[in-house]
Amino acid sequence: MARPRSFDPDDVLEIARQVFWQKGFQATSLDEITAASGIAKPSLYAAFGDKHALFLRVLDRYHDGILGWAERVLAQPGPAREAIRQWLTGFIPYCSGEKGQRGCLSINSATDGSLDQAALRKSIERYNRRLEELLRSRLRADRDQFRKGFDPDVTAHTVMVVHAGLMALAHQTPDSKQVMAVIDQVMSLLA
Amino acid sequence: MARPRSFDPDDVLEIARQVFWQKGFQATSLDEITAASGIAKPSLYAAFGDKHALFLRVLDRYHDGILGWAERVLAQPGPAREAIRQWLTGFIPYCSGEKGQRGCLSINSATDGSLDQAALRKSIERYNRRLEELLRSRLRADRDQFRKGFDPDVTAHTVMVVHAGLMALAHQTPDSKQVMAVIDQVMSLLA
DNA sequence: CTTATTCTATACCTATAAGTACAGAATAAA
DNA sequence: TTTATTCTGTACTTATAGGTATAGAATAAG
Repeated sequence: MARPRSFDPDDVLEIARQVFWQKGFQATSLDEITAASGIAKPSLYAAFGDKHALFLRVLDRYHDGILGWAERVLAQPGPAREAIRQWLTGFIPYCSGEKGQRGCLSINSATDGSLDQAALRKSIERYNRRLEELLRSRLRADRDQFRKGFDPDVTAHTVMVVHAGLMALAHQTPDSKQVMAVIDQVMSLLA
Repeated sequence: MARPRSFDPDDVLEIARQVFWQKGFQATSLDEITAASGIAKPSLYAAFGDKHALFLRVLDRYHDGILGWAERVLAQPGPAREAIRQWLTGFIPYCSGEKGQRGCLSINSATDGSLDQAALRKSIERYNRRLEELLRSRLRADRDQFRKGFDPDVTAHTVMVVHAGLMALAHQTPDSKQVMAVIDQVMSLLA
């Protein structure tokens, strides 16, 4: 019974993600998002709220995407080590070569001291917790594939640390072969 | 033959480091630095140049501090593994517990998309290169302590990745015991 | 003591960016 | 077609923050 919205909010979130991912939260102005999306500020505010709320939506959406993909990859049959190796290698395009500059939106945000906002911290914590939970349950389920004394909980966290490290060092765009060698070496812990 | 400077530049850099470290480059205003240091803006500009130049000085100073400490720790006699373990555990106060929120100034800066400035990237790259070089040369020197086929170059990079990961995840303030467990597990690669 | 010179502090300028008022456009119901 | 309602776009307000002009303070040389 009134004028309908002229844009798909998800399209705008996708565009906003690209801009935020490239420049970071602080350095991204709403004018850049309006320019990239073609949507004027009042429409953005009506649809998403202020800049923090928009970023939170973008980040949640990003998290959901990675979690969904991780669920699929880690549910694969076969050795747990190969599933986890595949999960880690899936990030190579984002932590080496041309796209490497960007790294991980979540980790970039986590290390941004200016984003000390309760809602954002919570989103990032929840994401990390769920990701680690996926790794841990897979390692626990396949416990008998590993040596005696293998600790799936510590190993899950170690894999999280390695993942975070690769993404944090992504901004130097290391060689993908070097990344692969590190992953191979770490995977030797899963034995 | 004129009025001398009323402050020690190094003191100001130390204070600026604290503020930048806590809030990040973008979110730190020069007014906050003047408030924390008691030095007015014109004096800061005369001594250090603009905000980017000041931050670069702060970051270089931070890098030098860590590199100097790393040189000392990694020059220790005894097993290379123990020297490297000690180096990693030295970061625990900054990646767990109360101070964990801060993480590493260099990594926080590296993941900040808004700091895509040539000079800053160069400083960070040089720092990472020198740090990895310290690890690599120690591992190479003690090569005969390790199994056949041990690769000191890949291992040095793996240690760098783990270090970066611990610091990137610092903002969730994990338990120091969990950090210790990860370090122990990774150290098992140095055998 | 005078003076040249450099530093310091107040106050200001300017640009940018977050957020909004308001008028006009578009649509569904009557 | 009319009308109520919601969306869109221009233009504005306001605050903040980087950077600086300028006047006055402090010091070493003469």
